[in-house]
Amino acid sequence: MGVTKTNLFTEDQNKIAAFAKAFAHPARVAILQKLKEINSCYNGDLVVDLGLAQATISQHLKALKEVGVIKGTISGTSVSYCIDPIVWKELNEEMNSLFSLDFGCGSEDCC
Amino acid sequence: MGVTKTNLFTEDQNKIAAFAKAFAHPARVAILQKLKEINSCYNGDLVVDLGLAQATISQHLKALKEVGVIKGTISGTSVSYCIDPIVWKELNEEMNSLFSLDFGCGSEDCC
DNA sequence: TTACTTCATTGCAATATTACGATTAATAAA
DNA sequence: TTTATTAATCGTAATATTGCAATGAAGTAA
Repeated sequence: MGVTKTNLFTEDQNKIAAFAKAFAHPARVAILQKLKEINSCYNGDLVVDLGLAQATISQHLKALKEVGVIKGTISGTSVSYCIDPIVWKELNEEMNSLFSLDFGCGSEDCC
Repeated sequence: MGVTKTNLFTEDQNKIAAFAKAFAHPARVAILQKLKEINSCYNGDLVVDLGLAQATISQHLKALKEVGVIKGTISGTSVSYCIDPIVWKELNEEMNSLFSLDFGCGSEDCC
């Protein structure tokens, strides 16, 4: 059916999945890296930088905004984008909690 | 066109995106959490645990295997799954590198 | 006002993903 | 051998995603 059965999973699991989706496309990874790299608001030309059509990039930015990882403010003719520090931190913690625990399979009787 | 233009991006960006896809569905998050939780090989019944059809779960497991995060060995009637420690570590580092750097936007003249 | 610029939105087409029933393959148990 | 049992695969349907041209909206500059 192509539709995720969200109700089967915990809120946490759905949240992690939603966050992960933000990184699940190289263009969005590239955008986020750019925003981090410049270490502040971005005013450059993502269309030139990424090589995708303007409409496509706008769509990716929208997706990132919907997850909340980035925010943008209109300033005159152009829009400035930057990472939302609060959400970024939450994302970071969410990911850390996934990776934090040790796990086995170091034992030889395993897989 | 529904097809990602992989060639426009760096190998690293594509890799991160591929890894992120492993987490981009709550069922796969649930599976990975389960594998970590039990801290070794899994022989339980994911169908009962997750509430999805057997075919669907098999599909998710295949996806995870293709990324390399998990591995499975056939032992008699059933298959044991566990996280691949090597790939898991790589994944962890990849994610850390994304989140590691500080970024601005703390300044008030920003967004 | 009339361009011009820039980003968002709309409307498509192509492809990918999610889900499941049915089938198949492989082993274990009788 | 026959009969479970278990997981992978196939086929199909529904929905989501990706990408872009065209258009729209809102400002700037002339």
